[in-house]
Amino acid sequence: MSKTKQAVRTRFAPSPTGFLHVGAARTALFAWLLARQQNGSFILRIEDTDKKRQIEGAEEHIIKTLRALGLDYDEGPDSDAEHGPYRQSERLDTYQQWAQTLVASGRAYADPYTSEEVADFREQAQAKRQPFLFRNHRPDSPPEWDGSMPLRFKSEPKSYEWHDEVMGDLSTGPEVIDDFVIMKSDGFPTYNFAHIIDDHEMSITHIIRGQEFIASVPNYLNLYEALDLPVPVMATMPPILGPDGKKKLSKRDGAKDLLEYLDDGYLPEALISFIATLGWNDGTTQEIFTTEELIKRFSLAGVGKGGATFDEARLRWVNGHFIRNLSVDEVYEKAKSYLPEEASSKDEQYNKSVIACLQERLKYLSEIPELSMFFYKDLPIDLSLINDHKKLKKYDAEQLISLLKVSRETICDVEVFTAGNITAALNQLLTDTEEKPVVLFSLIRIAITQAPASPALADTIAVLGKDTVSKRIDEQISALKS
RNA sequence: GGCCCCAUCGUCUAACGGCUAGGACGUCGGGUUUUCAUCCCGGAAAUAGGGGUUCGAUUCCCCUUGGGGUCACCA
Repeated sequence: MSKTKQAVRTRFAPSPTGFLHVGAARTALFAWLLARQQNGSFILRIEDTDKKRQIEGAEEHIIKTLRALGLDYDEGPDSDAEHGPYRQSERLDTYQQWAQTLVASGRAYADPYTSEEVADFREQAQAKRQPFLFRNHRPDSPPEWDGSMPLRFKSEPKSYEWHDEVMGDLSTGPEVIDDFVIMKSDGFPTYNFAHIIDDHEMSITHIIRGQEFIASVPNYLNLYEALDLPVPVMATMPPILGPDGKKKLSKRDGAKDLLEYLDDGYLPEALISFIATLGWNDGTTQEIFTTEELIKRFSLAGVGKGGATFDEARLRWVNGHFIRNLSVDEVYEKAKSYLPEEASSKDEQYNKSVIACLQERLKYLSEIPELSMFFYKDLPIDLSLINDHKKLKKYDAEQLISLLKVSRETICDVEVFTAGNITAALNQLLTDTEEKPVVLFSLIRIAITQAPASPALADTIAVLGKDTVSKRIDEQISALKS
């Protein structure tokens, strides 16, 4: 008799209090990977039980980010699947019912104290350098709960040992178990209560979350028992640290909105690969993974226990790698919206050639305007490019002018204007003039771009075209004359 | 402070007691007909410290140190 294996159901449950940064995105990604790998379901649940902290538009922003990353969810606030609603603020009746069950069984009681009184208790404990435990102040005969005061879980302190798919076997003593608030006086449940009810009602099988919750797990276990509910598989993610490698990554010290990276032209697949390898690896030396590979190879056991520092330089490398692996047409599709305004006056063929020249040197797409400017307009002549050049500065103006003149003629004489033919002509010019490439090519490159850096010379010339090249060389000659 | 968790190059990590601790990013040096980039070659760079266990510890145990989390009517 083999029981049918329960379908894997994972969830990502953000509170709508802001944007998604890499830490949250990684939690979402791992939950998503697990669901996709097991042919399970990935659920998005909005934990909006704290109206004070809520930020307007945050839910839409989070959804937009998940979509942009390709982390599609099977059930969520904008779907009406059987386990909904998927916004906690729309599930208050459910929490109310479960809370009443606990009241009825004597496992929950009204907290009669004012918040000032509780704060006093807490301060007393702190003064004694003791952890604060509400259960030390449990009222003898609590009033009947009418919803106007917080409802607390009546815990049964005991030791726990449990297994965490990432952290391994964990254990705690009874001293960490306490009577935590399950329903707030505003009628909303706390996270601590709501998520347990929801995970159960939504048939969640695997809970993947950040380590800030690990200390609360024993209390959750105590509540699961009181409710007589099965405990889902739990996996705790190690923290992602800020650039200093100390503090947890937070919005304050540089954690950026994932959407910003996307807007800057970091490719979703690159972001996914980078985020996945921040803490996870499959035991091989592979550095870059396609999303398909991740779905195949991911496992919670491969997630490390230690915190990882977010390294933007590495992200740039990963992204550049993904950009270089694209075909010219693919890069063009992704990159064309980043082209400078002036590109609209050029045809698609031209713009595509520009992107092709840039492809191997792009780290992210929003670098395009800066790197492509000279393809679209004449930059002002900058004589310092010649005067400060380690070789060219040894030549006088007349020598440079005559070199530029023969160069222009040679280039203009090329019949079929392709990079290959241009290269051949330039090579011939090299032997004719008996100049070193560093002199001749640098000179031409500076004349036609006026930029400190540019793609390969023949490619650049081919894209710019005979007229522009000829005109710009003439302008350089005039500038050298004066 | 109590409790819990974590600890390999600057960074991401490999090595589930056994080769000179491997790879990658970054960095430094060199090469590819100029520049930037790509690509290739090479260098520097780590097991936090101390005790055990063992023929042998990055790996297992203990202590110390360091870091993180938590102790909310936030999640």
